[in-house]
Amino acid sequence: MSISQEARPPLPRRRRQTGWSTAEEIKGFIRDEGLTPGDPLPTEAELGDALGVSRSSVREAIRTLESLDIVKVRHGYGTYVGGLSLAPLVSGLIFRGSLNQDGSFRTLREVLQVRIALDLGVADELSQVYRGTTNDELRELVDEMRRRSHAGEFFTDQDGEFHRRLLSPLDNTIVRQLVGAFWEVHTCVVPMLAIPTSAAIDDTVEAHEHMLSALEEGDSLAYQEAVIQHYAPLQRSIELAVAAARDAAPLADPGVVSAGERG
Amino acid sequence: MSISQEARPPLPRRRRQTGWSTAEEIKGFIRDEGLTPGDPLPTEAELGDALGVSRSSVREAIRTLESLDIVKVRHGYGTYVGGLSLAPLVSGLIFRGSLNQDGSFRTLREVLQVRIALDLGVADELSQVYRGTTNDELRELVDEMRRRSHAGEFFTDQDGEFHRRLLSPLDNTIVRQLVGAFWEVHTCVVPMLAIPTSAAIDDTVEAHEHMLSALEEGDSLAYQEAVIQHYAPLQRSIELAVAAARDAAPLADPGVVSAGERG
DNA sequence: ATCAATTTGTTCGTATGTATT
DNA sequence: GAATACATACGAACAAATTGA
Repeated sequence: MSISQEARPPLPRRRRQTGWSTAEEIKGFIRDEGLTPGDPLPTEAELGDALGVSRSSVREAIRTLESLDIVKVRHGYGTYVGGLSLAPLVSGLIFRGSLNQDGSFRTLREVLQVRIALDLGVADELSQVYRGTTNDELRELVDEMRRRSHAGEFFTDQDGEFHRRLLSPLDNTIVRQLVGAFWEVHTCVVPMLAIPTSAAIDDTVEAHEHMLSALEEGDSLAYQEAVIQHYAPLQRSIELAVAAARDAAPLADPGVVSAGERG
Repeated sequence: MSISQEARPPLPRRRRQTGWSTAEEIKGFIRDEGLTPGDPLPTEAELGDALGVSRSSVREAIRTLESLDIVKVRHGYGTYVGGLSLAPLVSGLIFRGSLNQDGSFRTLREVLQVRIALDLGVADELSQVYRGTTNDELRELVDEMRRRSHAGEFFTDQDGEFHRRLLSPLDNTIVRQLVGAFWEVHTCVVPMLAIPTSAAIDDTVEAHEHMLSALEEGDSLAYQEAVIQHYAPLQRSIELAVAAARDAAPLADPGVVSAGERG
């Protein structure tokens, strides 16, 4: 496999401004060849030859693109075009939430607000799509959540699957991925919260039922109310946790330490 | 500068599963040391010694973290904790939009829907904050936009500054950064659209005025209407462009080609 | 303004682990 | 199991950029 049909001239080894542009050139290659997720890329060595840079540089560029989910590397086999997902957003936000203790609460609160805004923002479109339909699979998920809730078990998987399926009719890929990304950040950070009461859990489960029913009736407003209701228990938990953290350590600000300089 | 006071034992050079974990260890270092954006990191060589990996591996890890805006590298000087921004989201979405022609329209349409949802989602909070205030700087920005609009000039900078300042009172960092990120993607992709009519431009400018006035009156609903009005001209342009693209190339779907195999 | 020191950027060669055939 | 193709990792050397004396 070669990068272009006629082997390019050896490329005068421009030793200038390589690093940044190598990743950019690989992106350009993907764009120019019209590759789509899953398509194979040339090997690192071929890429290096074609671009006129060493394998090390190619590797660093590939690392960059890999963390952006623009390429995907299969160890010992090859490199492929990645899924172009919002994975980098997730890892970045999770890292930010893990930076300091009250940062978790802050991140959680902010993520929650975004989730609510997005869920409300697609209310009209969703209620149009679902109007007059019946959705056994979604309702089964709610039933399973209800069952597990009564049995005192977790139902994270069912919750994620419910939200994913609920938005699946949307032809807005970014909204779907964004909601999924924030759901993921959410579930990664939420365990630091106090255990919710069983009443709060029940409310959450029933809110799912209400969301689904409202959509099947094509009632956008009722759906929006159900969304608010769905997030209400979590919102209360967060407010409690924030208040508790404030009470426990009111003077916990260490100030700025050694910022910005270097010897 | 050393990673920890007492130099760690040489670390048995585990030659296994390095790559991925090196970036993770550097993140852990940042977290454990309580570093904040702008703080200096040890040099690549020191990092390699402390982590027991080669400098090449450290560099690849740093490239990963750099693309996530977790670290920032200054050539010839040092490595620092990055801004933890949503820059990777921006570059990823722009690349996605650049992949194919109608992908631009699709991306633009989806980004627009997210922007609307987010702007509407913070209506209540914003109108509470702005209620009863006067904001000369924001109004001056609108005036400048109006002036440039009449002079037939662009006012991208003023538009971005207006939205940035408008949301600045929000204590939700993620929403602010998210809105900023999508504004950026938006302005990068929008030039592929047809030139809007001067009437549409005027409408957009006046919508800014309405948004500001509604907030100063604390009228969340009026603000939401102004937001809709603000995006309406763009939404029409996009629908036109999508329709035009459909008419021009109704059979432009090449289907799935060579997805996933290699050989 | 020049020079030296420090640090990142780039390259090459080589050895090793891993997945596919 | 063997062969092949490929990614992973290391280390040393040199280039380029930045800072400060």
